[in-house]
Amino acid sequence: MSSVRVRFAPSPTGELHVGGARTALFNWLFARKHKGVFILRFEDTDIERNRPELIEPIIESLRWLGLLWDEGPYFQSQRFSLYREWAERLLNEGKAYKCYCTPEELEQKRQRALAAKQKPLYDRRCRALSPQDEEKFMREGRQPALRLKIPESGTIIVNDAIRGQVEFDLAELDDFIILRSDGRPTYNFAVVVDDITMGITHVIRADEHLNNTPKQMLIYQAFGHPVPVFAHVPMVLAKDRSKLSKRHGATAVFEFRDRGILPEALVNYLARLGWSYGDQEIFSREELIEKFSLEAIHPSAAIFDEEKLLWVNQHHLKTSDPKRLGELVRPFLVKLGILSEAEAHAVPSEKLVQMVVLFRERARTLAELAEPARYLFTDNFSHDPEAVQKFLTPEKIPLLEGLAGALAAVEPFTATEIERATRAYLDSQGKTLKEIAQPCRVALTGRTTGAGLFETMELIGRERVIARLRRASLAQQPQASL
RNA sequence: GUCCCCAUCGACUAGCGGUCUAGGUCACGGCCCUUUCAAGGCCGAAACGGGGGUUCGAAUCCCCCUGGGGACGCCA
Repeated sequence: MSSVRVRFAPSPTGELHVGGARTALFNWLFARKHKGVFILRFEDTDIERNRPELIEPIIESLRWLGLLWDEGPYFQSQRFSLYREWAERLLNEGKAYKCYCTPEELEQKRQRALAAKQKPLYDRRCRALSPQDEEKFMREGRQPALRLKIPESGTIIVNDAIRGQVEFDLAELDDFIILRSDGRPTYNFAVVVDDITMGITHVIRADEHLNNTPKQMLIYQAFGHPVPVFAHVPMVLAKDRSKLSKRHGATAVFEFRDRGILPEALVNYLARLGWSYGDQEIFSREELIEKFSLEAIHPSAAIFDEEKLLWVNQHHLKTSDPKRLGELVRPFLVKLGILSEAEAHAVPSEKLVQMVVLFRERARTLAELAEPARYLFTDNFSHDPEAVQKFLTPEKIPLLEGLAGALAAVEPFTATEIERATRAYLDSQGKTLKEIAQPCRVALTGRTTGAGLFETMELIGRERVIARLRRASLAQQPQASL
């Protein structure tokens, strides 16, 4: 069995978005599954649109997702001489020819064809240029581009692992340019030269390239090289079924990272988007590798659903190591303006672990998980006026103050002991927990929702609990804050 | 305009000719649990785009239509 070699080949014209990330993921999974090689290659032949500053973020996104490559990154911009060499080979063998038409002339014809509702195809006028014509063009100082000489009729069949056989009529294609007049290769040519020289066995890429495939196959044919296996994965669409773009909100991998999505959750969700394994929804990285197959990729485009991502994220939040989550939450303490850099750094990791364990079931993101820190680790939080209005009623205040007294003596100040003392105090007052739980919660946290009351108290700590209970009445006043 | 791809609940999907009164998951609604919110459990509403064939039998195979998407550059 020849070993599998696949590649992810982004062009640095934008951030890595979820669609690209999924393509990378499928390549990576396929490589891991077959103990093959995953190659990273930047397709940066377009000097004008290229943004070198985007290369690092793309790399960083892949690293964050855990999609590590085995080879590369390669840069097409550093391989221009190679493409030129390969193109000249084709020229010498008569499989390519020089075209002296100027971009302006071609663009004009193209527009005319489009206006006449015709398919714009090159008219092959330079295919049989006389030596005199050629000399004339050269005297004019025109630099020729190189075009591939393709058969004028017949069909070409793409054998796709996901879509089966797709037939293209060669009459739909033209002698396309492989080398620009300035000596740079065009996309289709560079891709094929790279895929051949890098020994790529499986080309797993987005659906939008299916139409390029016959062209690329013609280049393979010109070089007398067997074609790899093609697998065109469906697109990821936005809610309105259009191509995912900035106006649809979060699309970049980084945006999800910054909102507190776990990389394994994004990977899990992206894998399930267009791919499935029976009824299973939650997968670890290892399970994905084990169970992934190209054949199980659903052929139709899929809509990116943030709600489900959040659900998957919550699932991973619930099962991930609390220690790790604690450290992942730490930066959010600063980002959410809860603590200063120094304060966040000073929070003992045990405290963070306790918070994580206590709140992970009700958090869908790391950001949500960090939120309770506001009242757990600082006094800098506000009371929800509605909650105060509803629960911190005058008749509850003495009860809370009494409870504060009862808690002063609790030793150690743990959830179990706090509960014992609280219940004892309530018994003595002939009250039930239900009567005081919410008022107590509002006094302590400023809100009506949260984790178990006694665990929360333990985490807040004796001093603060007592102080907040004693000052519960102050929260009554408008704008009051403890 | 031409070419290509796609088509099951609102969303992701299972289904690969009979086991489908179409299953699971998210979201939605209800109930239970409960100190709140979650989580969890139970229940519910919700789909084979339309029309022709093929077949004893079609969500599954074929054709047409419709709808959606993509491509048609000296962009990638």
